[in-house]
Amino acid sequence: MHRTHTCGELRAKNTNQEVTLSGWVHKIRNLGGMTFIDLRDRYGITQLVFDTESNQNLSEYAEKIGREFVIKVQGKVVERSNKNKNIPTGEIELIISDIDILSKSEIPPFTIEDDTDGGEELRMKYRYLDLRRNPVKNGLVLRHKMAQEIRNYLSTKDFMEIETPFLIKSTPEGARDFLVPSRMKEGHFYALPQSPQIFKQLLMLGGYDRYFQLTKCFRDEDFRADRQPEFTQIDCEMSFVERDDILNLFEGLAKHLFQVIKNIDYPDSFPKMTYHEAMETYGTDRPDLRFDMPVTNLSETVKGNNFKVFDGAEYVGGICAKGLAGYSRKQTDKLIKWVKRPQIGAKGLVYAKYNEDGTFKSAVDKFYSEDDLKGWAEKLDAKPGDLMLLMSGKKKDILYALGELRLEMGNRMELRDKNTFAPVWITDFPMFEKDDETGEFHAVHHPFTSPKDTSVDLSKEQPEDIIAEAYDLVINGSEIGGGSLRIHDLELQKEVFKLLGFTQEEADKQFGFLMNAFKYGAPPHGGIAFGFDRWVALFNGSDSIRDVMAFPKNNAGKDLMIDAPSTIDSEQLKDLSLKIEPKKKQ
RNA sequence: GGUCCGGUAGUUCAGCUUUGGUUAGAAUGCCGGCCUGUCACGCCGGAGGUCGCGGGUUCGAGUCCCGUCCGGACCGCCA
Repeated sequence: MHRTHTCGELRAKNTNQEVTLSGWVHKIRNLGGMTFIDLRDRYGITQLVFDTESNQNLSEYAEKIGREFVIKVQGKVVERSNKNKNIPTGEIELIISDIDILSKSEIPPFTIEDDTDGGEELRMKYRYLDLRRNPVKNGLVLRHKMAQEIRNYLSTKDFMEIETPFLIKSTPEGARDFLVPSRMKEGHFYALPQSPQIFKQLLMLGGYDRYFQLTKCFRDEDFRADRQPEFTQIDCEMSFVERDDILNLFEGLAKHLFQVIKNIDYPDSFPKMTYHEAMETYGTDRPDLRFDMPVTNLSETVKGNNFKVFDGAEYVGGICAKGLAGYSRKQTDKLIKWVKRPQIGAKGLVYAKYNEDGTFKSAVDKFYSEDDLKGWAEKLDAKPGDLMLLMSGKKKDILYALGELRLEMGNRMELRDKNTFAPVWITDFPMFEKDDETGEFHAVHHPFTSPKDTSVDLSKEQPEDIIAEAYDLVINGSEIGGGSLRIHDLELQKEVFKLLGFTQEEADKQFGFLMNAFKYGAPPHGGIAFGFDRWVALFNGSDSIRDVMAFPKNNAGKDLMIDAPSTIDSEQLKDLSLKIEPKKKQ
């Protein structure tokens, strides 16, 4: 007989029923005269009881069972004398009358517990064991629920889910492509999509005015905790819309997910902030708005006191850490060391304490009077008891460093609660960014992004001054999604390619099909793509998107379980007309 | 391409500049024994180590130095 119930199902109302359960042996507690076994499956844990005296044979058989054996048991549901309030099935247990070992198990290399003793590497290598643990399972359950809600929500808004190809053409812009050699055509390659960008635009040309897709994207770049070589995107595109139509609709999606997944209501619109404002105020284009602590420009305030570090700097900025005037010398020294790390790269940090009694104490008392420091405090909105932190140097570098310091202080002051969510739309990104080394321009978003002012004469403007109709959704300092209105005018698209350094021939070769399509009636369109893994990780309270992927890769792009990537044999290489020539080491 | 951190029982870690020195510890897991109400069961006993690998310094290296491999975090990169 097959199982009649799952391991998470039985309650007091099932008392006296004869049932059959199947699952994994989670834990064995042998008390001598009796043995308890926790039987586990995807749905929960049910306690089994063996009475040694009343059933000798069965108990001897049960002795052979070890952790993670797969067994099938029959027995009667009884109410427990000692109930366990910590688990849903804790009111009952199963008195076993028959047992079957379906599959044995070796001792697993780590414990299958919520709080496992296994390290990251080991759990990746034995991911199929890790998947049995609640934290991983819960992440995947959440992922499934969110995917379902996204599909439901967008479907009710007339979006169609349409698949686009994985074997496409390599393009020079953007991230490095993963390449797939073609066997049929020697020396030719497919590329895996970094995003379905061009296809979704062509779907708009095809008249499917509301499209979405939960799809894998591939980027051959180095990885991070929140970046994998393959990841899932919620890719969306709409026709006959303006920017705010898109923002409103997808704000609706975000609110729907907040509502059904996290049980949070957002009655107000999400705040909007321009890219410029975000950079000036938070030192980043993805500010964490769970706490305030803005970066303030103090260049005018602090100069002219013969303090060379400030006087000679392009920019001086500061933040105010509320209530931290009591920081010890040791603590401020630690902060200075922190900003000097190569990741931040600051030369130093000037602190000024606004003491509770209204006096000031700073690292630069030699140069600044109490009145001067009071002026700083006014600018920074510091009150007695607060700690002011200042840095100086090149504006770009200092804004970045202060932005990082702000996050670090937020961590130290425990202002970044995982159950609080602060969404914000960042808008008005620049179209182009200059490469410091080559002096060439590249698209900040992508080359199909429309300028905010579509009548702009690109040849007459400073490229870095042109604003794009591009936007990001940022939640808690994490870039959850980004999109733009697209160019749907052939001439404008040609201009942009030209500005990006494409010759006419190159543009035709790479994107000719798109520009050709624009000749046949292109609707105005735009869209957005969300990092699905990141969004799930955010809602799951995870720092890493690996926690919400069933089979993730490590930070070298390696799958530790299947040991990929791997070499291939010479026959395969021959088929593909490929030859491996090892890189020469310098 | 670069920076930083780590690699020591099955596992997670301590030990490493508090002195380089006889037999490398803990917890947990595992094995055996006892135990009839456990649910982190308890008690008693036991097994378990090429200190990632290679080289160097030294009378002597887990410990110091160099190289290398592996893992993690980050910078560059990620239209």
